[in-house]
Amino acid sequence: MQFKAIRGFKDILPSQVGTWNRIESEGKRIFEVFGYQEIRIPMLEKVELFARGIGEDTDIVSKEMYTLTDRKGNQLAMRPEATASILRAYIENKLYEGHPVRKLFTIGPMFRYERPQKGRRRQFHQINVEIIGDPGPKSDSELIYMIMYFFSALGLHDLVLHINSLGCLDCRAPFRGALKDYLKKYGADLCPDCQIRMEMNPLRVFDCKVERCIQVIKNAPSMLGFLCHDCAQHFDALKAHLKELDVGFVVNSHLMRGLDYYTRTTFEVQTQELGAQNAIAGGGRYDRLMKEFGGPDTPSIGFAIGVERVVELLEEQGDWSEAGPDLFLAPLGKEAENKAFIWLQELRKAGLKCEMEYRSLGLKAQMRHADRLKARKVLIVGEDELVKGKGILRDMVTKEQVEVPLDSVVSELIEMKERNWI
RNA sequence: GUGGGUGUAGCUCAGCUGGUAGAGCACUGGGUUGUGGCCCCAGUGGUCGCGGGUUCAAGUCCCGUCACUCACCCCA
Repeated sequence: MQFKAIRGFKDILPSQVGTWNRIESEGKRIFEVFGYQEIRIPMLEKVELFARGIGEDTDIVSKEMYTLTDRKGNQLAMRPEATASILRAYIENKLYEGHPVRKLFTIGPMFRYERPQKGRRRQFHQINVEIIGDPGPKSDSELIYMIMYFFSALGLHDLVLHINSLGCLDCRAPFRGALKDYLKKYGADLCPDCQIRMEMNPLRVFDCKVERCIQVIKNAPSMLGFLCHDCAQHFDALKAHLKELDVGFVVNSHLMRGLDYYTRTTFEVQTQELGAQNAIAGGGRYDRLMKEFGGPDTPSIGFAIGVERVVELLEEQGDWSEAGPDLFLAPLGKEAENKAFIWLQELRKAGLKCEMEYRSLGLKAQMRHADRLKARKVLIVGEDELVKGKGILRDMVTKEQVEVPLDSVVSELIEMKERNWI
């Protein structure tokens, strides 16, 4: 019986962890500079929280949540996203007290029961960033500016920022009606999925991939034409700010969001290099959600970055190798092996990154290992050296070899490290 | 949930119309009695995803099943 990870759950292997750490630490650094504080939220919440937040009718809630019943009979769910929990924590802990505006971020795994494919796992990781308490549009611009800066700091290129406005309740309802009327005229031309969408959630027809539907939707009414005065002003100001900040973007009136809670500004950062899952980050404004959750009426905006997708992009767009050990110990013979083993641990304790092969190998094999590990120096200690009381320290790049007295070898090497000779 | 592709060594893959399981990389040893990368030689390593069927004979053909993968759906 061989155990395997369950479908859609992946190990993050040592060769990838460097990339993960770089993304996380760079993110934390930048977010803190911009005034965001980290918050850590639970992996499990009551099902009801997500049902209310994301929307009962969304696929995420209706068929993609990992749910369970605890011993008291509570219906719980592994979080499929982070925003609902962050708002819950914000309200529960009264984070609004004394802070009219809160800027928060969190990093962690999310869970959705979907069929896995490129860029899509059942357990995946998001970096979530939220500005709670400011109506924008400066906050909208700041958030977008920061995310684009973050991606460029990571060295990503060829990204396209799409922005759109979904309006508020006042302007979306008339738009919905107009869109529905328009779609009805072409009802028979639409794909079967869209015929259903037309009734349930007509906005979804916008991101259908069937050619017939794309043609129909080309001349459909645009949300942007239905924005009320305030929403239009908000969107115009956002575009103006982005231009002033020199952030490139395309207005994409077809950009919709899957979660029900979005209002006004929405955006997505897309790439062409990841197949069908082309969004590496997406987000938008959710001005009504806080009130929906029973908190103070607080406008907010946030986004989520798909970490796996960023990792994949970084791996495709360039690789770099990690630094090797400072020192490789190459003993020959039992006595030298035992001494080297002690030195190895003492040197490590002193902060030298060093390695040794515990199998008794020939010098040639040990040198090969040192080379593969990209060790800077190798300490060779065989029977001759034990007799002389002096080991050989070889520089793997210059091939220079010097003698090191063995009775004080550890302190000698530490000193060399301090003088940056190793 | 639906559809396509793929499962052979640690990794990447070859294996034609059925006939004794292969290569490169990696690993170990040797060529150099104790000095890495390049080269040469040798060696270790496989229930050919799993189960059944056809056949004298199945990695190869048939059926089933599982897994991976890509796409739809959905979404970061």
